[in-house]
Amino acid sequence: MNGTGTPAHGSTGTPAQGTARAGRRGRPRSAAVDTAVVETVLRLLEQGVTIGELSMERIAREAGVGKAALYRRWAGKEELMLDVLRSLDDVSQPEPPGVSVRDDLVVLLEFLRRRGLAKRSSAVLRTVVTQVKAHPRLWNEYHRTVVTARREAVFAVLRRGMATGEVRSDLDVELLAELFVSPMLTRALLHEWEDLSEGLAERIVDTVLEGVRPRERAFSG
Amino acid sequence: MNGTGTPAHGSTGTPAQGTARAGRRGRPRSAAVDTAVVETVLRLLEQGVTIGELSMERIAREAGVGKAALYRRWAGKEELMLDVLRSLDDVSQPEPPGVSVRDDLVVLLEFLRRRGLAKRSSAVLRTVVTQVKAHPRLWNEYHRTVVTARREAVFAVLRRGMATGEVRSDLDVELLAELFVSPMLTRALLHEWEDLSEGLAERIVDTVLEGVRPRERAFSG
DNA sequence: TTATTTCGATACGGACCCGTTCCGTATCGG
DNA sequence: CCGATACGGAACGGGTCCGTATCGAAATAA
Repeated sequence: MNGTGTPAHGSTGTPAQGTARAGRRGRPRSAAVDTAVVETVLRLLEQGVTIGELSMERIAREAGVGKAALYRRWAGKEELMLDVLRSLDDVSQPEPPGVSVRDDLVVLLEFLRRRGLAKRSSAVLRTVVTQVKAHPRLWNEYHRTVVTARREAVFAVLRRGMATGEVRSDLDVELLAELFVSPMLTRALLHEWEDLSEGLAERIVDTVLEGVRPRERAFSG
Repeated sequence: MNGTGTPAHGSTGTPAQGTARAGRRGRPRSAAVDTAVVETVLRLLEQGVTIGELSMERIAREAGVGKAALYRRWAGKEELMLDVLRSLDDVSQPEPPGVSVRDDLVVLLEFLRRRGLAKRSSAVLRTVVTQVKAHPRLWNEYHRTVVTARREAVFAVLRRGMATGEVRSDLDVELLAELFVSPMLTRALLHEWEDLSEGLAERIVDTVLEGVRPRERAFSG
């Protein structure tokens, strides 16, 4: 039925390994096609194009690629978008140094801040995350792959802080994590016009740690 | 040029006042059409339909309404969506009682929590906000109309708290507001699987006020 | 060389959509 | 009653998209 014989859509699993696989007979797939397509989709999303406005036809056109080359690799738009999403996660979260909970949290939040500012990520993250959230299947995949790992890192830091007494241990870890993370997320994803200014991570962490109610001249040492 | 003479698209300005305007000559517009259309769009969005998948044709079909009736009221999908958005804002935010900053913040956050749980709002808010965020023009309008007012209410409470000494006055009001609001927003909009459990507003407000670092036996009176 | 697979390009039929226009009917003001 | 405007329904021409197929050329393995 399928003219290509064994389809072998590269989508699920390895993210676009289109280049020649061992013992393949004919002309190998061009890696340039894979990158051109992914880059094009990212560029379009950066420019504010909606996923709904993205068609396989348009992607092929703007990438300078034949439609056949697309369908040879991905079964449809959804499969393609999944690979595009995965291509955003190559930059890994920094390992928190582990000296103090305060500094570790700053490191993790600073990563989010810089990510929200990064040339490639800024618009893409805003747009892609927004767009992807609108498509349950894509969002589930993104969350399962990326978000969960980040949350776990924060949990670990907080649990360590509870053990060392740097953090109150009478609170729910998940809620605690959100107190630190969500202000940064909100600015990065929801309030695009607000600035992710220098030192924001420190201010958030310190304020949440210290509390908003005035302290009655408490010594911290 | 336009067959309808003076078009008078009701969209911008009054949100769907389609019923008869004074001194109109012919058959008045049916209010049933307006409500049927808006309700249908909300229902579809609740069911997870993307804005991109919403066509005027489909809206008319599912609402049991002629396309002409749509184009008689709205110039296009965007204008229609704006009116749908406006229809979500009829439920107004409660006025904070003004006894204590802590209780006022709880009231405001509790409103967000209940809104996130409400039968009609839950899926609609999640879906609509997500969808609308993906369309800059719609998002700007929504933000200008709704979000700003809510933020100002929080600002007012916090400024009052700074004056009465209930809140540290050495902090940026906007950042402060986000420390309280964004955890609730994150749960309501981003983490749909998490629960907006009873007492969440109180826990957020109290924890942010008190701080996450263990207090050294501080008296609060 | 030969068989195979890829490439970009182009075309196809079928589906859906857009915004407009026209029906026949219903409902209002004058 | 009559002119005007509304209604739902159906059709229009023009467009985009989908997924598949076919083309000649290029690139590889056997």
